[in-house]
Amino acid sequence: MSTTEAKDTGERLMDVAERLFGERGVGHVSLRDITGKAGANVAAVNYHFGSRQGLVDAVFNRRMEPLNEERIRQLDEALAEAGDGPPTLEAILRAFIGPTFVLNRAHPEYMQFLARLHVESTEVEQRFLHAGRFQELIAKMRIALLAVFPDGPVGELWWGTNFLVGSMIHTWSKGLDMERLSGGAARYESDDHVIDRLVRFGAAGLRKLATGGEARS
Amino acid sequence: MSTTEAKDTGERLMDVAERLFGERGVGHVSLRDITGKAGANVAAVNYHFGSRQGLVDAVFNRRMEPLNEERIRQLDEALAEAGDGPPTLEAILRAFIGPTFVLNRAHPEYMQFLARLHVESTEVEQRFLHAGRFQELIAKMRIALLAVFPDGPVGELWWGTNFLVGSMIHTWSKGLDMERLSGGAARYESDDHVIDRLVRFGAAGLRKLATGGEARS
DNA sequence: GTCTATAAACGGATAGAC
DNA sequence: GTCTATCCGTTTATAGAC
Repeated sequence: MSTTEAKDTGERLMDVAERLFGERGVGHVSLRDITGKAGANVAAVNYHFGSRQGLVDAVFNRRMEPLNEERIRQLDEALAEAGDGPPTLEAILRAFIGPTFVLNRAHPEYMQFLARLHVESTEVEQRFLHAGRFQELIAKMRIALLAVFPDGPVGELWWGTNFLVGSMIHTWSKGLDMERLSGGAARYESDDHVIDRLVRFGAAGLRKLATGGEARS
Repeated sequence: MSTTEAKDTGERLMDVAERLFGERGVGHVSLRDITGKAGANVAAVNYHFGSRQGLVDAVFNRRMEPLNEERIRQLDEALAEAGDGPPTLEAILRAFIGPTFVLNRAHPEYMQFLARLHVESTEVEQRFLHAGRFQELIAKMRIALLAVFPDGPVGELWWGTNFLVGSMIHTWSKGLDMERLSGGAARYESDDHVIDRLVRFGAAGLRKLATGGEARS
């Protein structure tokens, strides 16, 4: 891995595929695009991954499980630090959101790929939910949130968490462009700043939903 | 329109295309899929819309301008009701969010189509931003938000608004499935309830960002 | 493991009859 | 306006030489 040797073909194919999938959307990239830019042959995809879908799965899986492991680890840490009491809501959300933006710094193409994959095809939703220790992460999140809001209506926590997931995914795909889109007003200063903003935004929103304040028109 | 006559072919093509685009994603539907289910011929698309892209544009435009007109109307109403003072933040967000969910009740396929279109292709972002009176809506939103937060840092308002946009789009595409995804915990009781939740969630988050509270880890 | 060549299917678009 | 028939480029996948 850390030698000076060139990456093997399978690795190069995943690298290029990840980048193109993120840039154009999974459905808008052909195997010829990928193999061409990877300096490999069209047949290489089938040799290494069996099919086009096999390559998509490989690109997805390569980083998903390590990502969720880190999120689970940070969640456990927050729960442990809190001792017998509940952790802070901010610590929970930071464990859930933070690692995705750390990964975004190293591999922004992957997070864009995830954002596209999430919306592009319906069947993929199930892959999201059952691969890469996702169920474990969800279960731990549920426990942590119920510790913070013991009487919180579970349905409201679900809605709030999903609103936050939407904000997070949208930021994966548009965040790096926000400065241009806002005409310079919204700076992407650092991953930490974006994480801070999302955590504060989401925590305030969740508290509002969980404590049942009414909307004013 | 309200006669008992059958819709003409162009209308039927748009109806079917809207549904399939929403269900599968714009890139995963062929003209043969569309014309087959619409009971029309392959050549009909080219006759009525010039090309596949022409059909996509037509589906997009058919509902976008009326939607944004209603949002602008409600925003103007909120500003007028407030008189000399600022409108409430909740009224602003409700004008921005509400009409999309009213449209969602009548044509959920269209909002799913919008959510997919928004992520699927990069060039489409520009269409979003310049079609259907979108610039006018953005400008009015900006004025309204600055009335509420006269000293609010503009960058923070941008970030917060985009977080809310992410929540809204995610809810367009997943909201109706939320009950199943949450195992029954999160009910989609009515559009008004979802709008209320989004408005409260977003308003609390925006206030937090605008007033500069720090995140706690 | 990597290549060339090719199969087999599908895509959007159009010409021309009706 | 709507149909049939067809063109032609592109796609994934595979067979078989090296």
